[in-house]
Amino acid sequence: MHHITVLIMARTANTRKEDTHDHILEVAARALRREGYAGVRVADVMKEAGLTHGGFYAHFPSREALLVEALARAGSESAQVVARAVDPRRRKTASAFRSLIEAYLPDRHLATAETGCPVAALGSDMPRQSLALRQASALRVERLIEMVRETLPGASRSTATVVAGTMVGTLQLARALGDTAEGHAVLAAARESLILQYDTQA
Amino acid sequence: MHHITVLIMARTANTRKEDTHDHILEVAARALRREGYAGVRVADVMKEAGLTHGGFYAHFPSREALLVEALARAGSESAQVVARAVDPRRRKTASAFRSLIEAYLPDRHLATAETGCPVAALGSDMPRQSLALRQASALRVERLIEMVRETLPGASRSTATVVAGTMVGTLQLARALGDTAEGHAVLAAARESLILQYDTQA
DNA sequence: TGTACATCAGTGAACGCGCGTTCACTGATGTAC
DNA sequence: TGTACATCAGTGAACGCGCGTTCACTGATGTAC
Repeated sequence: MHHITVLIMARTANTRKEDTHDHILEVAARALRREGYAGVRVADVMKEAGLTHGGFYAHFPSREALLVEALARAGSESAQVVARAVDPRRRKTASAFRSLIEAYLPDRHLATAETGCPVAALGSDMPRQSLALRQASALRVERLIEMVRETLPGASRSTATVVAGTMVGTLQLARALGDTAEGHAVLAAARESLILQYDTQA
Repeated sequence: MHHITVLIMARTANTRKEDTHDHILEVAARALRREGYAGVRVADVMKEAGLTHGGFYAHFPSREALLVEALARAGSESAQVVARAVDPRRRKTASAFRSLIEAYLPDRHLATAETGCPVAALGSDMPRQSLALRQASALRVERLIEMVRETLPGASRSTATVVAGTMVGTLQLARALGDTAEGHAVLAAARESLILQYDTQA
């Protein structure tokens, strides 16, 4: 009993700093997708987290380390959102694949990448980053491909790869065209084409 | 006769500076695809062009103006390379679409984006740039879609858009996985899948 | 054709600003007795 | 329970470096006569 109490105390004692760390990471994971690798500034992230920049180095050894953690966080956040949409209890009659496509390519993600997939938000810049970031990036790409494959029963890895590429590429083209009729048309075309071609239930 | 000579003289007189301008642009168009928007440094570009950085502002009003021109240059260069591959005199028995895909997604472009398509090299960063750069970016996307459409007789704009998105996205995924078996597998899968699905001659 | 001058393209030092990083300090929270 | 001390999380000023931009200048090319 006494033992258990001590453990709980220890966890509670750590929590304050861990909460702050987590909050900084959360802010950075959004900033990373919104502003890109080059757009993430230590002082800005800390300010957005309600702190002053000096305290940053009590939480992360360097800006680079923040980026690595933020990318992982962004990836798992996005994966979680999509996983929820794909969950059978949530999607009801819609197929898993259709739910995936609609969760990944919603019109809402045209104007902002902040809460979407980091591979789509950062893809073209991934090869230019440090080794640690490239490794973390490759992991995000792998996970995206796996996630697509899980919604395509019997599909080869090749197929899942091409579908993932289409999702990432069309989202980028749409965003490059802006929040206009043209951009929305690209998104709609991508959703329709993917579902028509790959959704076994369609 | 005298008149003609004067005109030629005038053209020749301009040529030296114009040549330098053009050379800087050429270097910048490659640097832009290799290093990304944020990676293009005025001093580096000038050095690579064999000049000192101070002279830059005799050729361009600002770094931003260079980027706008360099993006246009990169786009037309890449379009020209692809157009050549698609030319009936060159491709012989291969279909236009197959030639396009093979020119756009060669294994050689996995390790370097320097001479490839700027949309693939910069796509995810396009929405984060200045208005002038976003406009220039949107133009590159439009041109890419048009170019794809020209090789797909009877295809809708929607179809061309999705194919362009797949080309851009798969190239980025491959590059993010690096110059490895995995990266090459992604490229090969994309080529095969696109040709199988869209090449009427296949 | 040759000489004096004007223009032009490029040089390189210097400036200013933004940003990552460091560090001495402060106020708040937790601990010992 | 209350008091004295230690630790911990965060503050904010300062440093140094990289990079875009400016500017007085130089050497080369072209022009006038």
